[in-house]
Amino acid sequence: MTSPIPIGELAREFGVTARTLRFYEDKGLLSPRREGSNRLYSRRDRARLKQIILGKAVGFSLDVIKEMLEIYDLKDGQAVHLEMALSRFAEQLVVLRRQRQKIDEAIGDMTRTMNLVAGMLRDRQASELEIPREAAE
Amino acid sequence: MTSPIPIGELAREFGVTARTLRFYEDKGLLSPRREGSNRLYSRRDRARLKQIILGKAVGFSLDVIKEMLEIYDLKDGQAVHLEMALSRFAEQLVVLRRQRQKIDEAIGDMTRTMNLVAGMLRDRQASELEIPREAAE
DNA sequence: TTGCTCCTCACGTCACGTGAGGTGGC
DNA sequence: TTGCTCCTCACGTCACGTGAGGTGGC
Repeated sequence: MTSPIPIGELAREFGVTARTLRFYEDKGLLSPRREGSNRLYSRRDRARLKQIILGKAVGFSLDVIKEMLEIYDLKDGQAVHLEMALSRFAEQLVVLRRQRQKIDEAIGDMTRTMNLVAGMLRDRQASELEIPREAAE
Repeated sequence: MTSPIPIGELAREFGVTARTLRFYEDKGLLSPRREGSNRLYSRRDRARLKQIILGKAVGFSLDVIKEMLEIYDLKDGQAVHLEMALSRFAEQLVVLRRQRQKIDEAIGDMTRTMNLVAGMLRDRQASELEIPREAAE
């Protein structure tokens, strides 16, 4: 129906830039039809893009996303492929948890530092109140 | 005392590569002494490196880390500087929380996908048990 | 001579951003 | 003619990685 859409539209729909879509094409992740020089993206292209974006969201590189898409394309009936994907996901899950851990540490560091600085500010204000200095430096 | 140390030692101590230290120097974040052509890092350099690494850990770019170090160097007595830093930290804290949120979503996506794939595998095995097919494709 | 650490270019990588200059159809 | 969307180079960015080729002192 409304299927083949131009690059700008697809970009808007997914919140990416046209450059990004062309870049993915360059990397072999997408291969839209051409109408003259203009690109037209089918439903299949959109499905792939969705996968790509999800893959990126969970921290895969474009290279491994490409591999996974290719496995998907092999009419992935084979259980071997599913198991491969599953173990890869498991690995990535570990990575994600580690990242989460680091972010938590960073948040901890940050709040500690902020308390420290806030304390310095308070001290300063206190001493300004106690010992009003001359204006000149 | 054991103060000025060569690049390899400092790198090992902080878990970075020598290239990284040279890169930071290039960017104006570090400026070790030279002994001939060799670099020697003082206690001050180490203190700075510690700040740099903490800054990176909480998600600042090298450019803003540099700014912050420079402010630090201005014998940062001024409350204005502290307040600037504080508001910058507050902003970054928001960024960190958002990142944390995204990671959590990613973990959610990942586990959902894994359950899905695991389910597919189970179905496959079940149907293999029920309807033993001929060996030939 | 071999082995280790250090050095300086300088190109490569990853995932795009950002112009520059040009085209096509309302 | 103006405005919009599309196109193709091609260099820039960020934070380094990775050789290539050479030096200095045990």
